[in-house]
Amino acid sequence: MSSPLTAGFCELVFNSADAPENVTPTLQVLSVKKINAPGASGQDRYRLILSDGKHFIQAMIATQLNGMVESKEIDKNVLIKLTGYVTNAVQGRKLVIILQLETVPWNGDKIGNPTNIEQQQQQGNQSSTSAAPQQAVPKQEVGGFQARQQSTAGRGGARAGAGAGGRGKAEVGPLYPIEGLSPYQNKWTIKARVTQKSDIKHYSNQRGEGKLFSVTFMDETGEIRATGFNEAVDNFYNLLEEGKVFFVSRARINIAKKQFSNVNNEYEIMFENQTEIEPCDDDTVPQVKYSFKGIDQLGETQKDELCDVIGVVREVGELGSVTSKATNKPFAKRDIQLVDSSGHSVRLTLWGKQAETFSADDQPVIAFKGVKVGDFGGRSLSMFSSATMSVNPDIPEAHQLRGWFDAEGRNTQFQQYTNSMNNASGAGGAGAGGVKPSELKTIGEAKDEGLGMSEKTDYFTTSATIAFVKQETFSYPACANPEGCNKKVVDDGTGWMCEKCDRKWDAPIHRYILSMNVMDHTGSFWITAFNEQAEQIMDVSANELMRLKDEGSDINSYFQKATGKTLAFQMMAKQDSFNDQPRVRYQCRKVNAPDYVSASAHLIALINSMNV
DNA sequence: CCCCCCCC
Repeated sequence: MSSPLTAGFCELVFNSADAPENVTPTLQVLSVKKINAPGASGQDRYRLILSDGKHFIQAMIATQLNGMVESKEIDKNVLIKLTGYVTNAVQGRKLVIILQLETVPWNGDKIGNPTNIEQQQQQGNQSSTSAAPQQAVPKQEVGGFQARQQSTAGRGGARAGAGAGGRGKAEVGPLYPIEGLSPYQNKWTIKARVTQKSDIKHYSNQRGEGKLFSVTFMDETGEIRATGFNEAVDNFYNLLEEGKVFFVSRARINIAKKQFSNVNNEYEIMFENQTEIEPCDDDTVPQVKYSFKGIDQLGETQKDELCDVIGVVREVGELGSVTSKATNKPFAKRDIQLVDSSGHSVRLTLWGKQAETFSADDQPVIAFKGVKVGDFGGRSLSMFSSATMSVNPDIPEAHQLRGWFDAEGRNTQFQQYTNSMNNASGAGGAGAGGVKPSELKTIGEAKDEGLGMSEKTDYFTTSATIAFVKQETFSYPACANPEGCNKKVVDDGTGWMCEKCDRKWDAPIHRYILSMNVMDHTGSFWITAFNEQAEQIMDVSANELMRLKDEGSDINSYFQKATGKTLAFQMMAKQDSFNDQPRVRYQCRKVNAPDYVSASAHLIALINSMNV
C-alpha cells in the first residue's frame, strides 16, 4: 500500500546538514495545541505534531496561518503539504516552522504508527543532540520558502540562497523569513524592506554616551525591528533607506522589548560589528500595508491607540518648539491639518527633525502609519518615532483623496474635533480614570457611580428614550458669521451684534439648546443637546423651527415627533453648581441609532452580576 | 547599550 505521506521527511530534517531543498512534504497532523506564549501582538501560537507515517516531529505554525487552525481546516489527522517552511535546532531539538501550506484531501484516518523522531535520534546519535547545540552551528535548513524566494527573486537573485554559497564573502546562511528568526539561530540572511527608519538618537547615561538608530524590516512573513549602536550607526545609517530592500545577515537576535515598539515580533535584531547589510533590487518584497481609519472615525478610537490615517494636508503650521516637562529638553514641533472625504479634519503633530524638515506646502496626500491618537481638542494625532509617513503614495486611497480634494474638498468646510459644546465628533478626552466614551451605562449606573461628580469630566453612552422635550426655550440667537462663530448675539434695535466678531447682522441664526428628559428602565435625567445633535433629534433646524414659531405655526408636532425616540446618547457628565449647590450637568455630545447588540450585552452582564 | 515620544 502506498502512503500519501512523504516518508523519511522527519529523518531528513533531523539528520541532514544540507537543506532539504525543493522538498514540499505531505504530512499528517497528529495534534494541534495552542501554546502559552502568545506572539508579540497577543496573537495565539499553535504547535503541531506532524507525522511522515514513520516518525513524528514538532512544528510551529506561522501566525498568519492561525485562521486555518481556528477554522479547523488544520486539525487532527488532516493531511497538509508544506509549501513554505524552515527548520530550527532549538536546544538540540528540531522544530519545523510552517510558513505556507496546502491541505490535502484525506479520509481522516491516522496513517501508520509513527514514533518520536527525537527519541530515535537520541538513542542512535548522541553527539548531534547533546553536545552544546547552541554553540555548534545549529542545523538550519530552509525548505519551500527558499525555493520560492529564489524563483521570485528576479534580478535580486544575485544573492542566491544557501545552496549557492553566499555573496562571495563568508557563508552567511540560508535566506530566512522574518517569521522564522529566533535567538537560537546565528546563521541566517533575511531579505526585507525597510519600512521605517528613525533619526539618530544620542544618549548619555551612567554607562557613558552613545548614539543609536533603529529600523523596521518587513518581508512577506512579518516584520522585525532592528537597532544599531555607535559604530553600527556609522556603518549602516546611511545605507539603510526607507522603502528599499536589503539582505541582512550576521546580526544578533534578541528578545524584543515590546513595551517600546509596536512592531509585531517577539524578537528584534541588533546590528553588530560583523553584521552584513547589502542592498537588493528585488521589488517582490511587500510594501507597507495600511489599515486606514477615516478621520471621522477617530472619535471611536481610544486615546493613545496607534492607527493609520491618510489625508490631504490642508494646512501646514509654523515650526515651533516646546520644552518637555519630563526631560526639560526642547523639541521642534509642527502641527499640520489633515482632512479627508468624510468632511472631518484633525490636527497632526510632527516632532523633531520631521517637524523641521517638513516642507510640503502643496497640499499633498500623506499616508501615516502608526500615529498616536491623542485627546487634545477632542481628537488629535501625534507622530510616534515608530510612525511613518509617505507623501503622495501610489496607492488607491491616495489617488481617490487627491481626486476628491481637487474636485470638491478644496472648497469644503470641515468638521473639526473640538472639546466645545457644538461638536458632533463624539469621544473627547476620557481623561485618566474617566469613563470611556464608548462605555455603556444605564442612567441608574451613571447616577450611582457619581459620574460627573468629581473634578474630571466623565464620558459614557446610554441607551434611553426621550420622555419630554422642553418647548419654551429650545434655541438661542447665534452669530450669523458663515465662518462659524456660533456666539450668542443680542438685538440692540439696529441689528444683532456679535461681540466676538465685532459685526452686526440683520438676522441671527438660531441654534439649539435643547433640554430633554430621557429615561431607561433604571431612571431618568435631564440632558442638554446642542445644535448638531438636537437637529438630528428634531429633524428640523432650530432656525426653521423658530421661523415657523414666529409665523404662528403650531410647532408642537415637532416636539411630539421627537418624544418617544430611543437613541444611543454619547454623554458628557460634568460638575456644575446651581444656586451654590453642586450638581451634575449631562450634555449630549452625539446621538446614534441605538446599538441593540451592545446594549443587550451590557444588560446581560448586569443580570449576570446580580448573581441570583 | 535606547526606550524620551513631548506642548497647548
